[in-house]
Amino acid sequence: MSSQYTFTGQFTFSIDSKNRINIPSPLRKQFLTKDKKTFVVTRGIDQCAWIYPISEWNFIQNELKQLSSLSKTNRIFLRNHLRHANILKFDSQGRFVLPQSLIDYSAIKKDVTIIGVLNKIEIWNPNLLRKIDQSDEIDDQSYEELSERVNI
Amino acid sequence: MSSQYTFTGQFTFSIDSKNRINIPSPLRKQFLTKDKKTFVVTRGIDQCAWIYPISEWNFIQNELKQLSSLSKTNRIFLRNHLRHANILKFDSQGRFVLPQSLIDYSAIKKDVTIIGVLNKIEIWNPNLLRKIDQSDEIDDQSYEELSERVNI
DNA sequence: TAACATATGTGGTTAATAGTGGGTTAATTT
DNA sequence: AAATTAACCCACTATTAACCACATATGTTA
Repeated sequence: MSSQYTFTGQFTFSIDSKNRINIPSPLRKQFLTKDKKTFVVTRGIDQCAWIYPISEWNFIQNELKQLSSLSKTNRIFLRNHLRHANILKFDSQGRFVLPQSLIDYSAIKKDVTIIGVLNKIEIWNPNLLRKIDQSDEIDDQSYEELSERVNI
Repeated sequence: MSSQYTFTGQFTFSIDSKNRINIPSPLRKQFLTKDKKTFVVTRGIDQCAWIYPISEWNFIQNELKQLSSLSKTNRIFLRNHLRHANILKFDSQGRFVLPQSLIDYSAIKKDVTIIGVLNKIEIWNPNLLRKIDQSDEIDDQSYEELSERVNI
């Protein structure tokens, strides 16, 4: 079964003195009641934090459960993916505290840019995102490859 | 039936003068009442200690019974896995004493890093984990193979 | 268009919890 | 019997999470 979430849009908020970040209301409203305001924050593959609603994360986790720890590659992969994953809830005001390790990893200072990317939400240092934006142009070859798999 | 546990996250605590280690509360809270705070600590395949809730361990034991002792690899694996397994409970403060043999095996001094890896919890010497972290990069070939099995 | 009501982003305070340290008694072991 | 280990209890401190408050923005109704 594919994702039930379709996050989109971009927002720039600030992180407060207690490391709390507000989830933009348009994104927060999408949260299904079954998920009970619960989600997972973890390291993104790029230098940002990823947020998955808990049901989305459970889907990923079930895939990971298939991997045997007898394989060294599997062990490394599992460890590095799971240890940065924090299960959190947002508070009555719609905020959550971003763990220090993820603040460090994504080099977040005062402002954060929050963007919706289908089944996940990304948290960025605005400056980093801008830099990536300029350098990470997708070349034509890659677009060709993509076109064989995705029809937009 | 697959695992009922989904441990995640990373925590750095200290081991006290009585060799007690605190199980981080987010992980401890996951323990099912049927397991009655009981778990098994044993040698990890890497240089760390592994903790399985008792019901998980029973499940694993059944898997191990499938392995024939005619194979030398199997014999060695079974021996090393079973002889270092200690059945323990955590106390009313949520701590347990790590057996000396495992402290030695994982080269634990003052601080320990505790990480959740789905159905088990790993106890590391922080320095060793950091070293492993850097040296055990997964090569592209392995990632390719993984991608055929896991879809994240 | 003005007045009102609602929602949203942000800030601070208090109460509960978590991690850590140590001590006392009971149970084993030597 | 002495010594070591394990279970249990109490206590301190720092961090965290629940709570309350408010101002700005947004939307609605008269």
